[in-house]
Amino acid sequence: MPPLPSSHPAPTSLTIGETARRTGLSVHALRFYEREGLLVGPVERTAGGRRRYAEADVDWLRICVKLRESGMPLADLKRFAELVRRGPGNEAERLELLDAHRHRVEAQIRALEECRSLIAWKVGVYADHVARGKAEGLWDPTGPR
Amino acid sequence: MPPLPSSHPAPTSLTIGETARRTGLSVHALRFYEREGLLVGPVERTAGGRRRYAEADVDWLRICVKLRESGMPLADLKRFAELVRRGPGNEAERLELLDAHRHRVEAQIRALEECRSLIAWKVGVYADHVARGKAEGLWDPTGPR
DNA sequence: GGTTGATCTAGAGCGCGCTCTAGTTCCTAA
DNA sequence: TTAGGAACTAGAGCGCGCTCTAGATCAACC
Repeated sequence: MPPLPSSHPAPTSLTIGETARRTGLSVHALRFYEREGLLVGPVERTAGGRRRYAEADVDWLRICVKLRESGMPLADLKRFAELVRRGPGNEAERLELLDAHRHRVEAQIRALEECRSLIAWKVGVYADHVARGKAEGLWDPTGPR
Repeated sequence: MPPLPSSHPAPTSLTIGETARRTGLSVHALRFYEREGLLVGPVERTAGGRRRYAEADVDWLRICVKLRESGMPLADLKRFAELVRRGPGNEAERLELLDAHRHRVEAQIRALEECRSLIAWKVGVYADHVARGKAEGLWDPTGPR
């Protein structure tokens, strides 16, 4: 995937606050992810001990955010990070992990679409009743509630 | 054991275990939902104090399951149950609640589809590398990890 | 009557994914 | 030089949605 257009000209060294803003994660979450071993490499530090994130870290974090959004558990994200950290030679494993997740995402989409149909139908029923100003039938146990 | 479903000859009275089987919820969850006020009506009891669910309860619970699956929080489900319990006259409120949820579901579907694209792309990259038996480029920080 | 299994209540516990606190240190700007 | 904000660590806390436990009762069957 092409790198996302950045409004900033690649400073190559970001504070945790800037990284938070760019990834949408909180600074707390960033430190938490690091502690949990969810990052691929160790984060650089300044002489004073402050974290310095590289662009590559932001790229990885953005992928993490997407995977999390789609419901990948932190444990899987950690496994993936470990595989990447270990370097070449385990591409098949990474593939398997991602592909399994893709299947889960697709199942989730199908489930949501089904829910959407149910909701759309019920919304239609209510809209109808509201428009007609009458609600007869809404209490029929075999009908919509 | 009461007659099995399929050709619903109106059992009109299900144990909590049967209701669990029919809705996919656990018996624990069923009691929990009841305590939380997520049901529309009070559940009947036998002389001995056991719950007896009606078909209408199962219908409602199945709707609950769908709404939960699509991410509706229990608090909203409770609000909805309260509106239904109060009877006719608040259809507009019910409509609003459902419609808001529908919008959330649609946003969620769009987000998931975006994630799916990302994953599919990465799966493609890895499949390619695995197929070629080589992994050059995987460590380029500007490339896929 | 006795055994077995389903159900009952009240309430504690848990897994996940952060979020927040306390107390301290670092850095920048005036 | 000093004030203020941002960042640091370790660890506690939390919101959600169940899940499980303990100890008792109920119900069906041999």
